[in-house]
Amino acid sequence: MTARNPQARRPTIYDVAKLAGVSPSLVSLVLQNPDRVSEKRREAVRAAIAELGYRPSRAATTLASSRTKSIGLVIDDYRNLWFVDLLRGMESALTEHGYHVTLADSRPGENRIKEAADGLLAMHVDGLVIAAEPGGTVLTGTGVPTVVAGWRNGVPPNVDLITNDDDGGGALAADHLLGLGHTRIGHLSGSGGAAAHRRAGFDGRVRQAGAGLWIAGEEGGTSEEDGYASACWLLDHYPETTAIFAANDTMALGAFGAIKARGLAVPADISVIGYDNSTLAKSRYLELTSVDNRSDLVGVDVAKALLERIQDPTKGPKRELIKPSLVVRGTTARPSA
Amino acid sequence: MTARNPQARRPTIYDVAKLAGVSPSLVSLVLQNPDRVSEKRREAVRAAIAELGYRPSRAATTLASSRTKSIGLVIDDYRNLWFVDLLRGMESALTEHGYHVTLADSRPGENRIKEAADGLLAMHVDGLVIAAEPGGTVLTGTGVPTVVAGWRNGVPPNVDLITNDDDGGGALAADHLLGLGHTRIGHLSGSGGAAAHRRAGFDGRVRQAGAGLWIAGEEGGTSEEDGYASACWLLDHYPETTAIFAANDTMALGAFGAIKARGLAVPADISVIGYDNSTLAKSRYLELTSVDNRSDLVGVDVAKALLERIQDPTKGPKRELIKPSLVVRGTTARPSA
DNA sequence: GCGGCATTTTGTAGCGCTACAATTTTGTAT
DNA sequence: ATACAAAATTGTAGCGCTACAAAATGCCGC
Repeated sequence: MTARNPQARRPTIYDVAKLAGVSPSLVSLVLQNPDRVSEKRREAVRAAIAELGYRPSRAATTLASSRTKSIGLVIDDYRNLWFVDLLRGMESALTEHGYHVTLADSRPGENRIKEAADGLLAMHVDGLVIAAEPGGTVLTGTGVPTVVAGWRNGVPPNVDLITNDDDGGGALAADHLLGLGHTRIGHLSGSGGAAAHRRAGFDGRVRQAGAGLWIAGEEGGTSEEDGYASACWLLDHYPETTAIFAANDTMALGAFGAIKARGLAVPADISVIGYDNSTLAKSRYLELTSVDNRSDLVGVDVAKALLERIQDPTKGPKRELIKPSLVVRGTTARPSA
Repeated sequence: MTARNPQARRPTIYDVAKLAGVSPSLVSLVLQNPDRVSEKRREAVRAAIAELGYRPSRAATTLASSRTKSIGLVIDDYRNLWFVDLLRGMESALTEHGYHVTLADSRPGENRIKEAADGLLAMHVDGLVIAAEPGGTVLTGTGVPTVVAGWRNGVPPNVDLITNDDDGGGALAADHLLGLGHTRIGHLSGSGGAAAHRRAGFDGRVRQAGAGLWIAGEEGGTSEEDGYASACWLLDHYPETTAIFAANDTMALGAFGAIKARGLAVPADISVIGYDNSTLAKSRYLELTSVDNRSDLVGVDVAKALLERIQDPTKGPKRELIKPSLVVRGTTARPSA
């Protein structure tokens, strides 16, 4: 690539064609289907492209072909890292079909999810994935195949929905603690939809086993601070508790704080299990046992659903629950008493 | 907005014009400069837009106007959360000028930073921000104003560079520990460019004060595991150490692990100070004293530099260092001995 | 009522690319 | 050598929008 004047107009397909001594159509063909072009011209065109530093204009391509081979992903907040697994899962299934993913966040706290989706639709994405609480109107009249990932509230029945099985995850956590022999168990919940399912799944199994269960923070948030407060309440009101299931890893960290403040040890005095299998859980200092909701698998299935819908937009809606798995680390053990 | 057949062709500006009884030009004008249109027509056009659920095609707009009012941001890895502060800083300065930011990650481990930048350039971004180690060629011939944020290696002298002052941050950490009275200090370093500056700044101050300094992991990585290993080495070889400065918060977490394993307490036996002021540091369980590199301010200045360059592409290159600040929490205290 | 000016509205000509039919070149069997 | 099919290449006509000049309309005072 030769150095060029940064002021210069960016080269077009015509510039390339002229330099390579072929027609613009041929250049276009080299770009999208090199096998249909004789080797001689193909190399001439490629040389010209390199020489000029030519980059096809996506805007023009989009306009002319009315496909972008791109999928829009609307997420809630970049700091909720589960979207990274979702994204990688999607990419792993989409790349081989030539699609790529464009991200937009909903400006947390501003409820800009509709704006985010509109922005992506304005870019002519061929499909849309909503990985945030969809506020109803977002899902109507998008004009492209749309899938909701990881949330289940406010999703109209005609939209594809691929979600983590939070009930199953709660049950998984319960089975683990019950299997270790715990009979007096606390749960740090939260008020969100996912939290409700985790709670329900957990609750069901624990009661079925006849063990004691105390639930804290059912109306509260899901931050570390919330986890701390709920754990304090729990430990002060039910000091006989030997195990705590937190609705997410961050809340589990809050529980650690409350436990430490009371001079107790994990897991010797209290077992703790979290949810999300986040970086936090993987930390060698914390070694938190946690439920992994397998968002990577959600991503793969989201991609599949989207590709199916792109091929056949009349397909009926798809509903799927991805089974979570349990990752046992160092914060759960048999009760000491 | 009326329900529409999802199969239907998306409405164009012509459809809106026909429904509103005006020319396409007028519709375009309403979209970009409503004040120049009489109220009567403006409302007619808006009603037609709502009626049809019309959404302007960004591709067509881009092609016709050759501006996108969008800035591309290439980041290294979505999991390096400092980019979120950078992004928010950029947005705060760009929104009022009508610009928005499009993200692309470099597929960590695959060195796809050039591909990421190319993708953004293909979308006709009006400016480009590289917030990842720029491998030389990325920065040549982009054809649009380009700024490097947060990295300083491999940046040609003619490119804008806005970076955290890691030397200053290291000095800040040193002053804090020295001020508390520590005289036997360890540092967990790493091999990256930022780590080297943090080390240099720290080292300079500590030696100047005549205190003892041991540096570990100068050739190693910057993960929690690396921090753990380096801290183990440090504590075993120099048990007289009373304070540790980790090159980032994650490594500080590793140090916690090593300290705990030796039955020591933070900050009673050992003070620990991290770098980045990440979520980890803010955790109420960890309460890690940390240097905040103020990436939000980097973002603001990146945006300013970009806007200046967009207005006047001939401007000389800009170099800036953003001063970090210290956030004192619970892991640093006077030495006990 | 009309000139003269400001305001509002419209027609035309692309932006850079691709789809597709039409054309040219090449290869193969007779 | 010739006919014919297959492969390679090209010309034309948009995709949906905006810039800009030109035209139409509204508004003012006298």
